Amino acid sequence: MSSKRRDIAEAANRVFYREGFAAVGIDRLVDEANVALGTLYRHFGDRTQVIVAALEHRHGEFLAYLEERARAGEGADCVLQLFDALGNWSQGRGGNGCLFLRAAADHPHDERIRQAAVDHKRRYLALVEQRLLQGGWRAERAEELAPVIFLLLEGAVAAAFTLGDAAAVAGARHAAAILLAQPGAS
Amino acid sequence: MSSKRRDIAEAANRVFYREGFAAVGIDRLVDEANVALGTLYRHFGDRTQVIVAALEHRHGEFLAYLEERARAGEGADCVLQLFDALGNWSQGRGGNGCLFLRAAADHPHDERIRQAAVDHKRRYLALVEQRLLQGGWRAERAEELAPVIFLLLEGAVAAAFTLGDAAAVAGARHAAAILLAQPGAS
DNA sequence: CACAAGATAGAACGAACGTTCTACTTTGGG
DNA sequence: CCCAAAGTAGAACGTTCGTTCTATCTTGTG
Repeated sequence: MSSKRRDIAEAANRVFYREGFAAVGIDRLVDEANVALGTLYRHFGDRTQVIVAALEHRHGEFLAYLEERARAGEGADCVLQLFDALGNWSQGRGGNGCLFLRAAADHPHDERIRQAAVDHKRRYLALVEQRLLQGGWRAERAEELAPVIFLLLEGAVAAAFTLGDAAAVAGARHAAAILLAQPGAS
Repeated sequence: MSSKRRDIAEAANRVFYREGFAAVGIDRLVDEANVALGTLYRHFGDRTQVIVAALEHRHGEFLAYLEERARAGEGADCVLQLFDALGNWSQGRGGNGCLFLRAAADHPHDERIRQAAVDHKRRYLALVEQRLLQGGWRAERAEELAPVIFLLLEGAVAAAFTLGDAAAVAGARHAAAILLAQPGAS
């Protein structure tokens, strides 16, 4: 019955995202996960490992969401659906920015956390590139375009967070549509 | 002789940026600013006010840098020089992302910090819009374009931080050039 | 049933940290 | 020169927090 581990990771993901890493202590996680303190320390050696587990939980959640919602489509639609999916994801979730960015920013010296964040971003970028390939772009061109699309997705989340600008994702999507329509496309 | 206040704000900006808010305590700031603990508490009521002062210090520093480096130019150059300036700024500074974003992410409940971050971003966005006007864009069009350019700037910083991608700013600049060359420009 | 492994509640501890306080020294303007 | 304001060094306090430990209870399996 290792559902406890999942309970803790899920609660950590949820509470850390809502309230930030600094503001949430171990006992708070224990309460939120309906778990005993000893149980948490049985599954995770220390606080950092709980944070990493929260990030891994979110990683799975987020990429599964994107892959499910942005599946079909042809040409540029393959890519633009990522923006729609991101918009839906952010909506209803408070729009508190990117948890991976926040975790890395909060613990600049912690190698485990930084690694989890970098791994996530790499796979996120790989997903973008995959969609470009699926949309018919040449491999060489997809490799060029993916970082720029990625950058628009990241910028949209950041702008939505700091400025509370809910239209940021739409703006990013529009910009992406223009860039994808450039000559040298397919 | 209120240079002490400035010393503290400068040291806080520098150390917070390099090591993160959670990892830097009051005594560390006192050491780094070459100031006594009592002096810090004479100038700032509590830790939060030191953080706000660090953000205000950075705000002045950063916007002055951008305004100085991206002054001349015509048309799209007015705007693209912001990307060059941002690239130079990030370079040599460790590329640890946006301090305002990090501060807001770290203290989601602290109204003073969030306000300082929002104020900064608004004035940053206003600078972008001003450069578009200077570059010859119609007011209406500038208001449309500014958030997208802003989003590219923000995304570049975020991508450079999480992925360590030093080419992110160049990619963002290139994307901006394409967007600015779209019909309906001036 | 029995037993081992996991879960629980909560006490306990040690370290870190923000903040206050005290006593002493420096400094600059009237 | 004098004095008030600012700075210094460092002790001290109270709190918070991560982590460990103990004792008791559940639970699934042979």
